This record gives sequence, structure tokens and C-alpha cells, in this order.
Amino acid sequence: MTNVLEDPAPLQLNYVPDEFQGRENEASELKTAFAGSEEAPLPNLHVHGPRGTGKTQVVNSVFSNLPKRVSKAYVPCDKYDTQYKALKQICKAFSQDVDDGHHTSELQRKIGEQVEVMKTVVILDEIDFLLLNDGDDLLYFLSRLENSDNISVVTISSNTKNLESLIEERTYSSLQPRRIGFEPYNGEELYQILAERAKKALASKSLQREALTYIASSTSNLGRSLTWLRYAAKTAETTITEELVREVEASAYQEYVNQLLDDFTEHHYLVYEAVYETSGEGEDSVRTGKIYEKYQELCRSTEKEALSDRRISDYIKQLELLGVVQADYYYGGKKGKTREVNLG
DNA sequence: TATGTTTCAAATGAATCCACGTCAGCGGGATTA
DNA sequence: ATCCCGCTGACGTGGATTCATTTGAAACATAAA
Repeated sequence: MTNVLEDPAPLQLNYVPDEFQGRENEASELKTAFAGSEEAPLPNLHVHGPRGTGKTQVVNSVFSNLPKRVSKAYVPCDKYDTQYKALKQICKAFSQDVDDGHHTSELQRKIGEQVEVMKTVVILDEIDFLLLNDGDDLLYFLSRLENSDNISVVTISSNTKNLESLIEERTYSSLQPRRIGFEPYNGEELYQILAERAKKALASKSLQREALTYIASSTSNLGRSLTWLRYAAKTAETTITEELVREVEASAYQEYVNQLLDDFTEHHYLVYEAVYETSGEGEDSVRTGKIYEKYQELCRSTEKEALSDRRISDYIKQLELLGVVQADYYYGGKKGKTREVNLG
């Protein structure tokens, strides 16, 4: 490893600190939701808040301290975006025996058995992706399990405050999740966190106070600011100055986007690139038709088969869920109905 | 040597998931009649 | 009322994956000449 950083871990997104600064309220709210008596049914939760507010980390940290007789399954639904894939992940979390059978109902039966004998928490992170791609069958199944008192469904979303708007009534009414909201970090909190982590990670490089202040005032997204700081540290000779931080702002942001898109297909990236390039050509928002043309062009130059516009329409939605683009409906009269897309 | 039996891997079959393309109907303000 | 351009849900298709079954040929065993 030829890493300039002594201990890069604290600057990584998945680093789990001992204590969550500025998330004490949310953490204790989660804990109390589960603090009921032994016999009480497990609650369903819907955790929401903007991207980069520590939802995933806090939830996972709280649930990693569950008593032994409660099992836990964590499913990142941006990656496992169908009922089948998610069920498979849940099964994997319960038992090591390699997935045999390839039948959705088979997996459902297994999970049913598991829930019968053991209290269970299922965490569905980035639930929007699964709902967009495959509907709410999985949620419906989980909410209607025979021993539903024994299972807790925790959905996490960066885009949807209220699950009710995304799922069918019958699902919502049997799920009845309690909502827990995460507020964005304010500048002060973000500054503290970054300073704390930098202290642990950057022993050999000095860090100007103004540099951190600038980052903390430009975004409230912890993930983005960590990437930014990491990028600056990588670039810096000895001192991370405000000037340097400003300089690398754009490229650090691109790096952040790349990380987000890492789990997706190359076509997602090409679509993003198409949006990026077209929006660079003057107007700040572009219609989908133009983006699709640009996308096709990019495909030709990289010798890839272009997907249909139907696909790309969905891909743009996914990029929107990731927060890297924004797309609003636009009724242009004779110019038709489309979406206007711009960079997030 | 001819014939029967066993063994095991490769070929084939069957079931399933799902990414994708195609199709048709829709949306709603601007334009036109 | 018409038009525009793309949105969107439904549906069919083919590739991929996985397990189960069949096939076939080698290896071995036995019996007959």
C-alpha cells in the first residue's frame, strides 16, 4: 500500500466512529423505538433524511448492538433491487448454507420459518430503488408474515419522507412504520466531525482551519465533504489550504459521483456523462431527448450498443434518486411533455 | 472374447429470474380552427 | 380540437443461472468359448 495517509479509515464513508456527533437524538430515538418489553411486538420503522446525514451508519451501529437472540439482515436495495435479490440477501444473512433453490416462494418460505423461531430485523437501505424497479411485493410479503410481531422492517430512504406515497395502501396499512427523520448537519456539526476525523487520519499533513470551514459551509452532505477532504489530502504537498480546497472542489465532486455510480452499470455512467456534457453547453437544464442523443453519441464513440430511450428514462430516475441529477416535468405545450434535467 | 454392470462426467432439459425492447395510451399547455 | 414529445405501464423475448435428469463411454466384472 502506497497511501500517503497514515490511517485513511476515518476519512472513508463506511468508517464507524465510537460516537456519532450531532446524531445523538436520532440514535436515541432509534434505541427507544426498540426498548419496549421483551414480549412487545417489534416496530417497523421508516428512516428518512437527505443523502449524507448518517442514516445508514447510525442505523447499522444501533442494530449491531442488538441482543444475540435477535438476528439482523442488512440489504442495500440500490444493489439488490428486486424482491428475489433482496430475499436472497436476507437468507444469506440468516444462514451460511449456500442458497439452494431458485424460487421466490422457496426463499419466502425460508424466511417465514426463520421469523417463526427468532426475532428478526430486516434493514432495507435505499428502499426507493427497489420500489421503483420492482414494486412493493417484498414489503407486502414482509408485512404480512404470520409472525409479524417477530419481525421489524426498517426502511431507509434519502428521497421519500413518507412511505405511504410510494406503496400500495394495503401494504402501508399492515406495515404502519414509525417515521424517524434525520436533519442535515449544520456547518458547525460538520466542521466538528471533519476536524475530529482529520485529526485521526492526517498526522503528517497540517490542515488550515479555513479549509475546513469552507468545506463545511459549502455542503451539508457528510459523504461528499469526506470525499472532498480526502481528495484534498491526496493532492496536498504538506498543508491543506483553503485555496487548495477550492481548487479541487470540482474534481472532488466528480470523485464523489464516481463512487456513487460505482455499483451501477456503465450505461448509468454514460447517461450521467451525457447530462454533464449537454448541460455544459449553455442552458442549465436540458430536455431528455437531447440527453438521449448525446448518450447515443457517447455509446458510438465507446463502441457500445446504446440502450433504448425507455431504459434511459428509468436510468435518469435512478440518477435522480442518487441526487446527482435533478429532473422536473416540463409541459411545453406544443413542445410536448418531457423532463428537464440538470446536474444536482 | 462376448456380454453384462457400474461409474461418473458431460450433455441435455426444465424452471426461473430479469434486463431489455416494443407497443399503445396518456398528459396538458400552446396553437390553431 | 389538435399537436407535440416523451412519459409510463404492460407484456413478450431471449440470455443467464441453477438444479435435475439423461446419456454415453470408459472401466471393470463375469461368464462362455
